[in-house]
Amino acid sequence: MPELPEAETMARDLNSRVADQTISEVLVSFDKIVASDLSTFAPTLIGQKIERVGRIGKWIKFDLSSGGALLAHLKMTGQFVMGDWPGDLSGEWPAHTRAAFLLTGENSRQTLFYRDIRKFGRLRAFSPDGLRDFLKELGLGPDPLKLEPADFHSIVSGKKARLKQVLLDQGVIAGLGNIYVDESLFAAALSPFRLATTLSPEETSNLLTQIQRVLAKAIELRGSTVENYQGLEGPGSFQDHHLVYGKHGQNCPKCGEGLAKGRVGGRGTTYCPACQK
DNA sequence: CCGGTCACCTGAGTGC
DNA sequence: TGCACTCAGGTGACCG
Repeated sequence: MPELPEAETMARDLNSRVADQTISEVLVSFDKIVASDLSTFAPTLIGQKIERVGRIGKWIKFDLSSGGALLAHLKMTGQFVMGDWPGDLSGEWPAHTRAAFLLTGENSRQTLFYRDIRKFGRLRAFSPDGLRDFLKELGLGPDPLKLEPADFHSIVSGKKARLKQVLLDQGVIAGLGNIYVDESLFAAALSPFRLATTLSPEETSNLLTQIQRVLAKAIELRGSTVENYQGLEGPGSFQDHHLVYGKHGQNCPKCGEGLAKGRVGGRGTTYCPACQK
């Protein structure tokens, strides 16, 4: 899944379902899914109340009463689902579950499952100090929804790389992935192959406007469900509004010419050679 | 510093 | 039906 709109949707869904719940038990059924120290993973979490759930870039962050946090990156196929506690590692687990968290409230008892078909996703548990250090080391760029045009221009035009590559770099801007970059570049009529240094302030300003418009609409529609992504409360529907992503071979919705498929930085890239300059 | 390629995994789709 | 092959929303390591 997950780019910014899908992570935002998942974080909002989680916040309404698990905030104020206490983590009472933790089971891990695929050790590599835990990217922080495995031996301290459960001890760091058990007994903690989840204060709230939010998002940083594509990361989902569960703030804990200790001041630390549980961070989750869903990569390609990670997903949270709610259900009943399986009891132990031999219990009834949803397909592809890699970890489970028993959550208890005053009168409730539910389980948060982390599922991940391809096992690329990662979970990390942090103390307050560990969290601060990790986020610093991660070095994520600013959130595109909070950027001002002048800052966006200086960030982007200072990079000597192709425009799409720059937008995908989480250290430059945090949250955009392949779908939303292709959609935003099409909306802004800019070629993914353009060198970022060649963009004028007018072009970067328009690009930022389009990025923010595309992301806002995608969040409103609970993200794009391609393959298996869905939030806690069901799939998104922004895929019905994709204009270029996954549509190579079809005609450009603006000019009618054929959409082309190329590669930028190893990523499949769909664009209109006629409209995007 | 930069770009390109591969590795990490599983599953779905395609073509023979 | 079966099999081989390609591709997929993301990063991170490695190489030239």
